[in-house]
Amino acid sequence: MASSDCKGSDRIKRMLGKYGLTDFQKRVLLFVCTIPKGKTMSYKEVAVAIGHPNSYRAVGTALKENPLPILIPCHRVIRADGKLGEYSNGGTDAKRRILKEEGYIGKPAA
DNA sequence: TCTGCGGCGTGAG
DNA sequence: ACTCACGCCGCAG
Repeated sequence: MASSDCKGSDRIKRMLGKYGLTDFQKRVLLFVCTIPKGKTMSYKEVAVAIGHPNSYRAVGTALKENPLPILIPCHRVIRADGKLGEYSNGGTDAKRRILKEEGYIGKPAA
């Protein structure tokens, strides 16, 4: 079951609606919430997945405004270059550390 | 190979 | 109502 990663994405939906977020935000956060452990996706990939292939920039902004950093693994979202990018919940070092813990080996820092 | 710029969506000034 | 900045990406020079 895919819900193993995010114990009840439906619950997330409810919370997002309560936070008064926009559809764009909800789609991004919800999609990121469904990313399996040990896997990473680029902002571009997420943008395309939600139907906004050119709004990768807005995707980053959406994750930045992430109201549920615990339920939503925004750290699994990295740049298209393979770099980690920024992380408002601890910094790039924390992001890389978490990914490493999940089994993802970040590319050699450039 | 590296640098600079435009563009998407949202929040704040 | 308008402008600017941001956890980015792709392209042109």
